[in-house]
Amino acid sequence: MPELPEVETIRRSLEPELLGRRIASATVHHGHVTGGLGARAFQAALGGRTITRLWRRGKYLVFDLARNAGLERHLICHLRMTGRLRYLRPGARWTEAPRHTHATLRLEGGGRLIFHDVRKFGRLTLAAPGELAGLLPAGRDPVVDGLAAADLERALRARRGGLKALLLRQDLLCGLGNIYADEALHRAGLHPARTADSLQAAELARLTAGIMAVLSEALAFRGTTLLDYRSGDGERGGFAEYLRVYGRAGRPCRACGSAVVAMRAAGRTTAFCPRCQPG
DNA sequence: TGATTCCTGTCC
DNA sequence: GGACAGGAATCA
Repeated sequence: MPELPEVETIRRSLEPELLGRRIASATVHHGHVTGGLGARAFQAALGGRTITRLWRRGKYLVFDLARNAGLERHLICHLRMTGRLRYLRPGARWTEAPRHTHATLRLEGGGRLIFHDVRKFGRLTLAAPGELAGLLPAGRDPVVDGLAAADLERALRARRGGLKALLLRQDLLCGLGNIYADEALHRAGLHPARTADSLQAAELARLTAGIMAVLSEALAFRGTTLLDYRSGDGERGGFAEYLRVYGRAGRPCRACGSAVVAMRAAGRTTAFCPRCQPG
């Protein structure tokens, strides 16, 4: 499941290949990924445009596309659970099943950008500059914007519900998903069901530090590959073996050795250590 | 605020 | 052969 570190790793792997390149043609093989926009409209909107910038907000990737002067558009990509973006250099083979390959951008001078998604939850969206803000998450991105304890305090202030549910809300903070929310709470020593208004200043500081630490470490290892995730050049992430609680229910906590426990929070499986993260 | 929906591969 | 995985939109 690509979360902030995975999407940022994809961005970094694609940027040197795509920046300044012009799209020769765009093909949509399965229309549901473009949210109803037909293959013809997609091709018309993208063909001949130059990729001028590739940036990220939360789990969203945004391609800035220019054609002539001032006629800018944006291609917004969300990979959801199993989506992949892969750049293939000229002549490189794509061996994945065609039924899961949903869109292809061919670049002038050769090379292809492929959108692949087994589960078909991922989306490619076209937007005009004025529409962008409404399509991207409103919350603070810890890596792009930075995150201080005061920022987290503002984001969580007066919010009801448990910390796990709050950390998953992209309108408060964007980029955390199930893996890194669990890992950040473990690093902070906070139970997933603790409420925001119960946090002492020191706990808020620990949570801030936990979020920043797990994101930067995961980024340094180019993300977490459990099953599906690959970067834009097809590489696996290396952070999975450093996860402390996520996916480790019943196994020993990496910090204290107690058995990791699974619970349900905000409709998601949530792993925590009952000793490191007391209720 | 919580349940439901979208999807398909994987695992028991 | 059925439960489960889950991000975010949608709805009760």
